[in-house]
Amino acid sequence: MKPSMEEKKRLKRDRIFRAASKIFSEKGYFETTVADIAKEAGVSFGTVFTYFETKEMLYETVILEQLEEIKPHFLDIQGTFTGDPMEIITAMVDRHVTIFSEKSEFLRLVQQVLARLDRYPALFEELDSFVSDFIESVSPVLEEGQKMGVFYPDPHDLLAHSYMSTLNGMRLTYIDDPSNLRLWEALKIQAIRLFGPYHHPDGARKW
Amino acid sequence: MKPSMEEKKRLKRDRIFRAASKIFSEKGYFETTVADIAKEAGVSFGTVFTYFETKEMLYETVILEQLEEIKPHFLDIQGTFTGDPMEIITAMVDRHVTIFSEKSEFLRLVQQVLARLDRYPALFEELDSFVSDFIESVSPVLEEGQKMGVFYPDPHDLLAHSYMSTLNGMRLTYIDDPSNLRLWEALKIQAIRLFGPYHHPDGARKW
Amino acid sequence: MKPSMEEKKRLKRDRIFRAASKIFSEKGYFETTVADIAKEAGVSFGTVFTYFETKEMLYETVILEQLEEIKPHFLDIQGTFTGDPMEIITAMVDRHVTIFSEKSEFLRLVQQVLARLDRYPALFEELDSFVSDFIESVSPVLEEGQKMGVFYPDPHDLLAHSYMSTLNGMRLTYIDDPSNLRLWEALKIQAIRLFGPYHHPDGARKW
Amino acid sequence: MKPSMEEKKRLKRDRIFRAASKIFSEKGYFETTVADIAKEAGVSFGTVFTYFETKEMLYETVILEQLEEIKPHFLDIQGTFTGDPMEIITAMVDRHVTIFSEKSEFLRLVQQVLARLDRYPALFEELDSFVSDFIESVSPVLEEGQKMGVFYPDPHDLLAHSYMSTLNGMRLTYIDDPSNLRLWEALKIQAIRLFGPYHHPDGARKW
DNA sequence: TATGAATGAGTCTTCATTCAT
DNA sequence: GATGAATGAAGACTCATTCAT
Repeated sequence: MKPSMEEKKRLKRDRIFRAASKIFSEKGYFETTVADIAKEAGVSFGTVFTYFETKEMLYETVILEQLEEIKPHFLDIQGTFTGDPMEIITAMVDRHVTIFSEKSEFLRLVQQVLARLDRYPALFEELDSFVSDFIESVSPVLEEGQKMGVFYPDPHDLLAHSYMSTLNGMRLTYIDDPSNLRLWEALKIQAIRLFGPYHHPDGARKW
Repeated sequence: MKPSMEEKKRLKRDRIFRAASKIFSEKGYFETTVADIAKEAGVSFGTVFTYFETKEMLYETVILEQLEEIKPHFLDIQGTFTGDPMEIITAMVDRHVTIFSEKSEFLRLVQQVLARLDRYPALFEELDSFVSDFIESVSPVLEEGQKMGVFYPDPHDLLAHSYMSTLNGMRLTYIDDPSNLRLWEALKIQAIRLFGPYHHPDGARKW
Repeated sequence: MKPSMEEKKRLKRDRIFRAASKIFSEKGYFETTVADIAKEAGVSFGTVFTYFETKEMLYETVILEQLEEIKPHFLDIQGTFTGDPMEIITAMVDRHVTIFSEKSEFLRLVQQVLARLDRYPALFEELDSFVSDFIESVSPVLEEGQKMGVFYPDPHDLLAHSYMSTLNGMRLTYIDDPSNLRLWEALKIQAIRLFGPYHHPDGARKW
Repeated sequence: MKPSMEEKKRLKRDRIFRAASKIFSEKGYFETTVADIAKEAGVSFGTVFTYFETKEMLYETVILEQLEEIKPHFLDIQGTFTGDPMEIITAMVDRHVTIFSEKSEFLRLVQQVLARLDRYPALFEELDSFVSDFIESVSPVLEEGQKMGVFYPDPHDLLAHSYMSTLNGMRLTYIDDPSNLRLWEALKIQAIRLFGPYHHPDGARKW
């Protein structure tokens, strides 16, 4: 096969992948037909099966590959963010909320999966270990912040879990307008407050 | 119709209703068949259509009626809970988290709907106005707490929205075991912290 | 049973009968539900089965009983109409077309049956012998008219069959407005012309 | 798509089309199942939906396409038949009755539709304008014949309507045996008589 | 006798997947 | 590799009929 052939194949796979992500996130797994995806991708629906064995595998692939993309932002907290613990958490929350506000397509998919975890065991396992890895990654920061007295003295897994809950919940609370900056900014602060009391940088009040 | 007849009808409708709630919450709308529900309810599938016009109407009814049941706990905050603002919010969160931990079936259904809001316009509207009404109901308490300086000085709708986000998110974060008391207790505290800094009642530390 | 009881039963049967005739003629056999008929008759659909064993028997009864009603007008031509042959035929056609223009409900039912003769063997036999009996009844008149030279010299069954065809066809040709008198009058003359040349009573022309 | 492929598709569509025409005409719309048609056509029932969107569209298509086929025989009277007016009408009737005697399958379908015109609005409109167009096409011939005194001096639309009625009625009057030539010949003469007095070519009598 | 709840056979329709071209 | 025709499993829904009340 000529290199250009491989390149062409890669591009076509990508077209199908992106079409699937879009349509699945909009209509959910069951109301999406393979024909829908093929049409969006501009290929015949037979071609979809050339690149992905079944509809179900396509769905899982679409989610898992995008999860890989965002992993670095969650699994190397200390390598990615610097400063004192509150600065690290603030930067982390900022990054995460920004990612989620931009990746609403992916987040919708995650919601769908979370609503049917037993239905997708492979995805469940992946998401579960993702959360575990995140806890492990953020733990040292929490530890230090707790020692310094700027974070609540609760167990790390609880803090991390409720943070993940809140991130997830954000998308659910009817926020589909990524341009609603005021809301997203406010949600960032609310997320930070899960770790420790937080006052607005510009606030006159202190807590 | 004789009273005993009406009573029997009511009971059978209820059997179907509860079967539907169970199966829908477990398998989602599309993977649930009307036959599944009928079997769980112990009736012929034709009977399901005697009580509910279509599968879709059954789904909506199951959600809307249960939403009505929990509404009082959200829409009359001041009539239901007493004390100073922090005491009211604490009691409210306690009640809400308890309800949600017990109504995990219903919450799953809500997750499903939230993941496909455009698919269920009637449900969307209902949930949307539910949230608005809650904000209105909780607003006076927040106002007072903010004056007293125990709550964050953010706009009420933001505080309330992030609270609802967090409640929603809780169910998503893999908590299906209602007996996991430690986790639920911790989540309550996290929820309270969205409104203002909070320390454990038994904590030695003060914030 | 008190006479009033029998009377009441007869009335109720009649209500169902008339409702069935109306709805069947409008929607046809298959798109009519027993519930439709019951609703039109103002009874519960269970009651329909008290008076008629099955939906199919109700359909047949509705047609056969109305066929009996119009039979006298077809089966005793010489006893009913008087005059010379052309006068008899003219009066007969007038009577028949008038009946059909008024009994459009019944005629619709007959069309339905004629379109599916093999489906309703009992009705077929009844209609077939009705036509035979009509031919026999009209035959002496045709005989005499042919001798006098005012009717075409064709076999009686052909003349009679094409007359019946034309009567049937009339309803088919989009005539649902019984008040369209000009049309019905014209169709009468056309029907007479199947037996022999005919000029308008007021026509200046002679044929 | 290769030409052979298109050819194969056309043939298969045709097989389904003819099977549908046969079964629909025999059993009517409602008693015909798509499975019946598929079986008659020798394909899987899923294949029927590859070629026709719904059962209803298949029904309409079957009727409309066959209507198109017979249209030329009705809508270009003067271009198709030659001679004096009576010769034209005689040839036309001969052609029409022959078509109808051979197309009894199609005629049955038309009866079904005429018995439920409101049920099939698209078909109604088509049939209605077909009749109008026929009247327009035959009108000049009637005009000339009337001037010559060989046709009845009635309005063209009445003559044409009763002619159509009679053609329709023919099929209704229990004539399913296309080989019953004597009957069909007789009916042709009856049809001609709707336009003007007519004697058998071989008749000694004159009218 | 009247009612209407219960039943389940029967049908259209959708759509993932296969496979010949 | 790409296409799309063919397949048939699966499911929602209708409705005549039964029968307990």
